[in-house]
Amino acid sequence: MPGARVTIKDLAKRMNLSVSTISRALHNHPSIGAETTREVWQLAKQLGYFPNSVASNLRRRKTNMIGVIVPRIDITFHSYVISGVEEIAYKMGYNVTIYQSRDSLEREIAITSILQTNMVAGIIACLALETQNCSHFSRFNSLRVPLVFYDRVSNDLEASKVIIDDFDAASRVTQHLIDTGCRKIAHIAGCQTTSIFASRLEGYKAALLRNNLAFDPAMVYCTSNLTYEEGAKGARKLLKLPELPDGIFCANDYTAIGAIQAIKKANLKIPDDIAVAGFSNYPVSTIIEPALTTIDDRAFEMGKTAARMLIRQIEERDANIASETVVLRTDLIIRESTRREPVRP
Amino acid sequence: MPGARVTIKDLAKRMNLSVSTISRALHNHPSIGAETTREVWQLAKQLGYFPNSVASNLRRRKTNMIGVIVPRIDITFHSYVISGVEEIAYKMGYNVTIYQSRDSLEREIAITSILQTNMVAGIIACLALETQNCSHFSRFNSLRVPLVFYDRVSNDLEASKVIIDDFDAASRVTQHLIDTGCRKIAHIAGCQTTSIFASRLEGYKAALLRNNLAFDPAMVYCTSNLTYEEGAKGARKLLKLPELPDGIFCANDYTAIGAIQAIKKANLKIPDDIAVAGFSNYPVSTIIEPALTTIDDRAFEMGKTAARMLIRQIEERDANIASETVVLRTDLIIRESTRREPVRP
DNA sequence: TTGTAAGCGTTATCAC
DNA sequence: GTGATAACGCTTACAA
Repeated sequence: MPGARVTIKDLAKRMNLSVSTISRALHNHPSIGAETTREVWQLAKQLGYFPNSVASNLRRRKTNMIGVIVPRIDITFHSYVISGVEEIAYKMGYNVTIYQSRDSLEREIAITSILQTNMVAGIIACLALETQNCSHFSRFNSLRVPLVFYDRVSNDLEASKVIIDDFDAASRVTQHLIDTGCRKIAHIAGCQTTSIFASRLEGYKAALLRNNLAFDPAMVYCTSNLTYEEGAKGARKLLKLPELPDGIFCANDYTAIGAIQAIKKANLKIPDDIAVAGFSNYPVSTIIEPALTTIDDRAFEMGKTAARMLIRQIEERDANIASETVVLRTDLIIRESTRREPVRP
Repeated sequence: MPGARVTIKDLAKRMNLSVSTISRALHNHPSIGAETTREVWQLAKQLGYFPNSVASNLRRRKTNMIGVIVPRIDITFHSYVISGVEEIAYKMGYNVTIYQSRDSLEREIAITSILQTNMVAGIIACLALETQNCSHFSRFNSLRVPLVFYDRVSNDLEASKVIIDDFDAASRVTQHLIDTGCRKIAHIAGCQTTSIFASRLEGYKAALLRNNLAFDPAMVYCTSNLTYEEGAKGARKLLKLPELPDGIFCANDYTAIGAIQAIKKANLKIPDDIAVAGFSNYPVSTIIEPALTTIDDRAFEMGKTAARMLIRQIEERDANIASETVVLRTDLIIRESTRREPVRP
């Protein structure tokens, strides 16, 4: 950065003081006279002095930057998490710098290098879909840079986590479908190498079994790409089964909406012919008709929690806090897409 | 950042070479012997050396960081712009750090300080709604940090801009409504102190006048908050007018969707009773029923263009490029919400 | 209460 | 080809 930058040296010269006095005054160090401090601040303002945090970071060997790695920012869930992180971070005097892995392992690895190289104080991350192995994060353990995973977390690495109980949430949604009379419930599932999506499938299965309903693998459509298009594709495939499902639990809201559109196109009624439920409570879930029953996964809260945990670890690093895992409670949001007369067979 | 960080000093000691040799080798400087260079790289890898970019930035007095200020990342438009910026930036060896102003002037000012303090190489920004006066950006002129505004730009500051022709786009949408037979066209407008929204209103007006249709101020609902809720509220208000509109042009897709929902709730048919058009071509515009006619504002392209302009300015700083303005072409996307029989009176 | 001086990890300018 | 050394702007023992 070129241009005439004002430094503490300049202030020192102008005031016939040493740079250390200036530095201390600018930090309101108690040992510096109130008068001096005031004058230093005044001159600093007058000359347009701005601290150079690059220099300060180098000297202190730490930054106040929190690096956040999200798969994609254009997914509502993650943008809410980010807002939650920022809410806490700014309040605590940290800056937040956001990186998108775009669900690519290669980019995720590149980002970890960038973060290391930039000496971030701590990291909050949600793993890319492609990521199976987290060894590229392990460096932060030896560098003693605190790390908090959220949502899509790693089990092969000592690190803190903030998650929801996907198994429980999925099982509650499925139970809700059963309670409204569904007996042949299908599932549009996410990438099964990712634990949250595997748990959602398991939760669905568990609810079926608990209610003495058979689990039929043909009723599960798996995709690694939880988009509108894949939701529609999955629904079309399920509609071709010899016996139609009367309910579909989708692993997220995007696929649920795609499914709803496909089902409507097939001239079936929702929820009467087929009830549909999603997962995440995105704003679009109230735009689609019928409005979508879903799970609120507390994205904002997740971001706030992750930030609080991380900052505590940064600031009490010496205390050597053992990594901790927080599981957030979720809410079932019931809307028109499953609202039908409870039927008892 | 504590922990045992390996530095070039360590490498130098281990190899009985000077730090300057190591530094040069790591940059593949031609003056260093091929053999030495190879060995240095090998040892670096072996010891897990990572460059400390904070130190390097301080010494070189520049970073390769591009700061992006967006109002909110959870607005689709901005997340697409960011993706466009990243696409180009990473290719050119720059990192991107994202900040949200949340449309608050206060936060925007704070962010400019953070960016200055962190010595970013350049800045891409979309002004907060609250921002009328851009003096907090002027510091970057004297610091010679290049600045590119996109979408919501400032006219009271010498800086590059990448925008769309809002006037033209709005006038084309309105013309399209007229072509499908609308004669009483209303407008749900954005914050009129923001130039893009003022231009959209003007474009709408111009199209009316061009077609000898009267402009009726009662047909314009203004809001500074282009949300679903405000769109619905605006539509409800318009539906109370003595003479109903037969078309509504909304300043963005969110308000258009809110309007569609309100109109449907009032048991009016879209597009037959009232045609509705939006602006931005968000993914939701294909989810709503009927699907929304809108303007594609080329968000991704805008991000790419902004990044290209910025990087050119960073790298050819000495050339002292005059600030430039790029206007991107937009596309009218016609969908069901306006697809009705062309009527000629 | 203030000053001196060393050093953070790197790069750039000389010199050899 | 390689080395010595200063400097980037700031913080912090230690001295005074």
